[in-house]
Amino acid sequence: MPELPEVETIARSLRPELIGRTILAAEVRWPRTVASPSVRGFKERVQGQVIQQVGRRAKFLHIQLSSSNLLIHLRMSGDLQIRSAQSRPEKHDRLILHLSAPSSQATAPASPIDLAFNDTRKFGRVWLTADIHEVLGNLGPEPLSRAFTPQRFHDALRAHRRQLKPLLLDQTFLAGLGNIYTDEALHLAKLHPLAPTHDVTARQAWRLHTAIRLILREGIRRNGASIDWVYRGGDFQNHFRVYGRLGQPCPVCGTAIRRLVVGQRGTHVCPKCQRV
DNA sequence: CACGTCACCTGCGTGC
DNA sequence: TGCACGCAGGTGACGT
Repeated sequence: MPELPEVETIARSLRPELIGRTILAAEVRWPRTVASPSVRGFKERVQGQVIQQVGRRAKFLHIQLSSSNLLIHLRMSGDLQIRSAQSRPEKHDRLILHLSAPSSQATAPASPIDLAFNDTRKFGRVWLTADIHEVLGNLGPEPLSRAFTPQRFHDALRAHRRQLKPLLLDQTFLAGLGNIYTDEALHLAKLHPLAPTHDVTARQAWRLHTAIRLILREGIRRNGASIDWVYRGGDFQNHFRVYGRLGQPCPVCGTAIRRLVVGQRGTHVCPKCQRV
């Protein structure tokens, strides 16, 4: 499920539930889920730490602990779920953190809970690190931050000779866009996913900059998109302009949406609104 | 540096 | 019903 708006939605919903709780134990049910350190080191070092803050950087969930950081990437099918303590693990639970009742000043219910990392396809990963830079260091700018300006965006686009969509998906270029929100933003900006980045004009860059931020904010406002069997309660999927709408009318001009493949990813465009 | 291909995984929808 | 196939919100390691 997870692009920036979905991860942001999850971070916001987990924050009041998790802050102030102590990690009593980690139950690793699929060892490769733990990217670093070793499973053994992870279990030892995570135990006893108190959750201080829950945030997001790009598509990473950032759980700040008393003396380290837990970074979680949900990849394609990951999800984080609050369970009642010691409930039976579900089929695709890859990691379960057993948490204490929160400290007295916290607002969440005063009973222990489990935090389950459920991930059908097993692509998701977690890291435990004192220095988040080790994991997040190569990420590009956060698209909703003040540092991401139209001018810098235009300069950065022109510094590459690539197709537009693959560059937007490159997390070292811009951090947080995925397949859905990229297609949506390109359509809103009336730009073709295969357009060469080197030729993007200042005006087009400004349009795309605005479109990216608008689409991401709308995604967050709608609590993300919920597709297929992974449901999180968001409803942005009901407002897609092009994504997954092959053959259906473009919301702007009515032309049938087409599907092409760009960089191995299914890509949706309006052939009339978006020209190369 | 840019781009293509494959790998990592499971499950769902489609068509025969 | 069974089975093959294509598809899926992500990323990283290769090779050319």
